[in-house]
Amino acid sequence: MVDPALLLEQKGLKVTPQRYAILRFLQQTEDHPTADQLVEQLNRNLPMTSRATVYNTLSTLRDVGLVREVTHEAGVLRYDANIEPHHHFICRVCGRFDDIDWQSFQSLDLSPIAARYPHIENIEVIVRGVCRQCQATGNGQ
Amino acid sequence: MVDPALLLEQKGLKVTPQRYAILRFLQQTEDHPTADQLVEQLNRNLPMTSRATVYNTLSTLRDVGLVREVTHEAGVLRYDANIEPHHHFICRVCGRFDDIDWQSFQSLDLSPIAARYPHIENIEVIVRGVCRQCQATGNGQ
DNA sequence: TCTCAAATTAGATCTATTCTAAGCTTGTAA
DNA sequence: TTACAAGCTTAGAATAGATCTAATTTGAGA
Ligand SMILES: [Mn+2]
Ligand SMILES: [Mn+2]
Ligand SMILES: [Zn+2]
Ligand SMILES: [Zn+2]
Repeated sequence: MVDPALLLEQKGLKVTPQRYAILRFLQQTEDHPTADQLVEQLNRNLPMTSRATVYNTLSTLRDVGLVREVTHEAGVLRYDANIEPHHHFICRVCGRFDDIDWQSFQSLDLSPIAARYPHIENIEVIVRGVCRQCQATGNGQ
Repeated sequence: MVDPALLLEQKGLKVTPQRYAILRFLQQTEDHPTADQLVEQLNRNLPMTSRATVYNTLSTLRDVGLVREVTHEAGVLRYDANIEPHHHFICRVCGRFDDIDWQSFQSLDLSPIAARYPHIENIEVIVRGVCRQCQATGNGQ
């Protein structure tokens, strides 16, 4: 876990309480929260961050590459402080949204599309299914 | 190209001019249009389909499995009548959104995640980069 | 401490999508 | 042919996430 203040400084951004809290929250969560979930969770105890600032800050952090936007569900924009290449699993039943290590799909071979797409910048595998918990409880089968 | 009317009947849906036109358009396009693009293109010559009907019909077709929603860009929901498993390429510069054959990533091996996710329903690889045209013209480098 | 560009804010606005309630079409049966 | 019901289409209203605006506050450097 890198100090959020350090990361912000490295990008030439002022370290404000709001930015610090938003980046730290994203670093610490296993989840991929939406802007609205961030507003709610950050202000749960001590309200100090407006909705506008959450949106502004997320855009700023995205622009400098400290977070990425993840958009694999209709109308839902999620944020991810894991900026290393990795993949995702999405549960059809509960919406659970997990990271999958890059290593897991090392086997993925790009040579079949290299001629058609010589300028690839990023690859991501989306795995959809039912998570262990939802399968155990049998909801939504 | 399967007759849209036949597909609609098979799913127990009434064949209306609007449904026929929407499904046929999606079958014939190489693109992955949004609801709004569909409204605009379907009504370009002969206006006969309201915005509400386009949204209703897309939801209906999605529910019966004749089209799928594709959501890999912030705030943009696209529709795809190619319901066979396949992958996608998205151009960062022009937004071009191509199909990539399932065959292209045959090499993809799921065994590393099989223990953690025993109930996988769908897999998709998203490839992002710059398409040949955008690279040639040098826009947005 | 003072200054001022940058950051934050509440609330207005925008926009894609969904909802509502009325009208239309089609198939069926009297 | 007429009556009815079910399903489809429609315009416009409502909703909600995101963005914009303009005023206020903050904080890093002089
Ligand atoms: Mn992630
Ligand atoms: Mn496709
Ligand atoms: Zn689940
Ligand atoms: Zn392009």
